[in-house]
Amino acid sequence: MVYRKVFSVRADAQRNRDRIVEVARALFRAKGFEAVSMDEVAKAAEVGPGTLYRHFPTKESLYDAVLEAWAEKVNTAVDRALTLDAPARDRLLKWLTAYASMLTEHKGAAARITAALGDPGSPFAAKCQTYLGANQRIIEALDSALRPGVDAMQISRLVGGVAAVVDNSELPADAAASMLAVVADGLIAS
Amino acid sequence: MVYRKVFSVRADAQRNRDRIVEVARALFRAKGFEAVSMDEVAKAAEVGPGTLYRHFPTKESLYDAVLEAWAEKVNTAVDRALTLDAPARDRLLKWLTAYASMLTEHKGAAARITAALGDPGSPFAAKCQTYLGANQRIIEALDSALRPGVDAMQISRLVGGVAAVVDNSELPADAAASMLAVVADGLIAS
DNA sequence: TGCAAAACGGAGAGCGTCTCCGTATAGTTC
DNA sequence: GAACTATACGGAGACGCTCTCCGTTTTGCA
Repeated sequence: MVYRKVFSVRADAQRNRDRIVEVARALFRAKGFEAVSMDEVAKAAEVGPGTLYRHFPTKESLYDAVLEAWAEKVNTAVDRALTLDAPARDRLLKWLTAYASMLTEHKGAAARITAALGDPGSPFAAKCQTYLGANQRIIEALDSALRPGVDAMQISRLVGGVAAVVDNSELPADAAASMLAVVADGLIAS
Repeated sequence: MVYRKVFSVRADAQRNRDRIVEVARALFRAKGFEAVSMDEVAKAAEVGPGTLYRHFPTKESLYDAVLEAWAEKVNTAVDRALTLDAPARDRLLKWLTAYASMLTEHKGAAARITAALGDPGSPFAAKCQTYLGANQRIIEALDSALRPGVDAMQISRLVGGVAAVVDNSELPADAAASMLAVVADGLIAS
């Protein structure tokens, strides 16, 4: 008769969506955001461009989906750094290192996420909140050991900047480490 | 009979080149690198796309020409910072501030130049050498006051990272200043 | 099995960088 | 000034990109 029920999600749609994200993750990780075209993702996932764009209206939104689960790692990284039995400076540095390494895990992510930090309209807004919250926890935990006046946004931007440089220039881990050491020492009250 | 002499530069070519650079500088400064198209520059300079591309084979090379004179300011900025009669930390901070402000003078320049720091094949290679040399002068002048092991590349990248974030997020001067203060303190020996 | 909601996919719009090549012009030689 | 050629001009268009429109196919409840 009349069509009453509204479908939840059609099986083929779910399958395609999953395959797209999976394929896109591999491509983005290997070649970076800009070097991967949407046509390329569509072909690799064996769907038409129209299908790809129905699931993800913009390339940015696809990237966001690729980075989805990955933001969850942040809070566990904070925990690990805070439970460390060491001076404040070392706990801070451990967190900064973990944070930077998560940002550089995907080529192009560091600059994008850091640029989105103050923009609530960005597709990455939710991830930014997670990051800011994590840095806030660090500030509250280390508290008096830190330079007065630092806030979560400042730390996020400083580390984001370092991560973006490391990412762009494809620097080795020790170059990143020495820059983060400078930042960590600068953040500790003198 | 036979044509012997080789022309130096034809007058119309020189005129067009100058007008292109002038127009492009205004456009890049106002809208940033990515937001300006080559067609737009060609139209504003009243030349055809072919002419534009003969003078500047890539968009990057046009950007390089726009930034030409500007790199000369660097050395005078170093001088000014070094002749300051103040503690090492203040002289360093003054230089970092000047450096960052030069990098953010043109939208999009900070990330580009910083990314080119280690790449001799980049169109910006000459400018990078100037920058690295300037930071080297700072290191030699402040010497023992600095954290052991810092080099010019490291400082260039740290400030470049901060400048890129400031540029991307269009942050006010005081946000930049507080980040640079962290970097400066981290660079001073504790 | 019938049927409508939902998803599919390809052609193509619109914009970007950059190229090719026929035409126009500057500047030298007589 | 006229002839002549190295040089510069500029527009049409190749190619690749993101993203859209819409006719066709598939899915799954009745």
